Amino acid sequence: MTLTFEERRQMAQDTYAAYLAECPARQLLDMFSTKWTTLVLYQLNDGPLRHSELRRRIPGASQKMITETLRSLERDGIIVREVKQVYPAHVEYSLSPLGESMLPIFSQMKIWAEQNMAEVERNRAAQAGG
Amino acid sequence: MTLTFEERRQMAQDTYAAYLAECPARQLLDMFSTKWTTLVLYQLNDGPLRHSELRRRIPGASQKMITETLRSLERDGIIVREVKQVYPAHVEYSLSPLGESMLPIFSQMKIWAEQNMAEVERNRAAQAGG
DNA sequence: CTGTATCCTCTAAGATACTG
DNA sequence: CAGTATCTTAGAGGATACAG
Repeated sequence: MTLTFEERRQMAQDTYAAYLAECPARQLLDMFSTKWTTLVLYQLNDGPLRHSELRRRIPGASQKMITETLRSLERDGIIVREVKQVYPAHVEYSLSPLGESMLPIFSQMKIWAEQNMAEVERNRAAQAGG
Repeated sequence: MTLTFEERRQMAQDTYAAYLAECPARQLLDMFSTKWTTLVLYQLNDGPLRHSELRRRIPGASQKMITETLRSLERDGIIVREVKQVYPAHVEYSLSPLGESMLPIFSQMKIWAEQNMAEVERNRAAQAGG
């Protein structure tokens, strides 16, 4: 039987999607690409923080997103959730060793961004102007 | 006048959104977070490529997304678009120096991913199992 | 305080058709 | 070959109310 170009392309897509799903770098990108992951990790870099403190430090995030981000990072073993049995009881989140091993990636991205995003901005502006 | 907590939080969100919009690292993350940016850059790392060649190498991407990604990267000055005036005429895309300066970030992410994503996977699986 | 649950919106991305 | 235009869809994220 004959397949149309689009049918063949669809098959390629499916195969490729499966391949992508297994690509470690792609998975890492997916972790980063959720809006609040990096901000939460960045805050936890300073030390353990409570849910409420995270909300205060990341006022742009809704409670839902804080919770979802924390759950996701916890599932991945990037952060550790610990219930402090003091009065009043509270919950603390901190980086796991695995989480700490990600920090150099952030610094490198930060450095590149600080050195080069201005040029990117200029390029964008230049396009807009003419 | 008195503001409710949510009103104050909304103001904080707006302020924070403005702050975030100016954060270079956040802008870089936004560039990476579109689905195809890194894949296109990764392909161009090997040398200049034509539109059709990019489609072949990234079969998961629709033509629209290839075009949009290329336009976006071109606007930012990350890649260069060049019309080759030979017969038959075609278009070539290549990394600019600015684009090449991003490559170390990719390698570092790739290395971390290859070394650690398996553990992340195990952590996820452990949660699912019990 | 630390969350869950629900509903809603908005946008990235896909499907499809068409053009120089 | 190298695109543009339009319609549709899936899912991330926000608003809000409620619960242990």
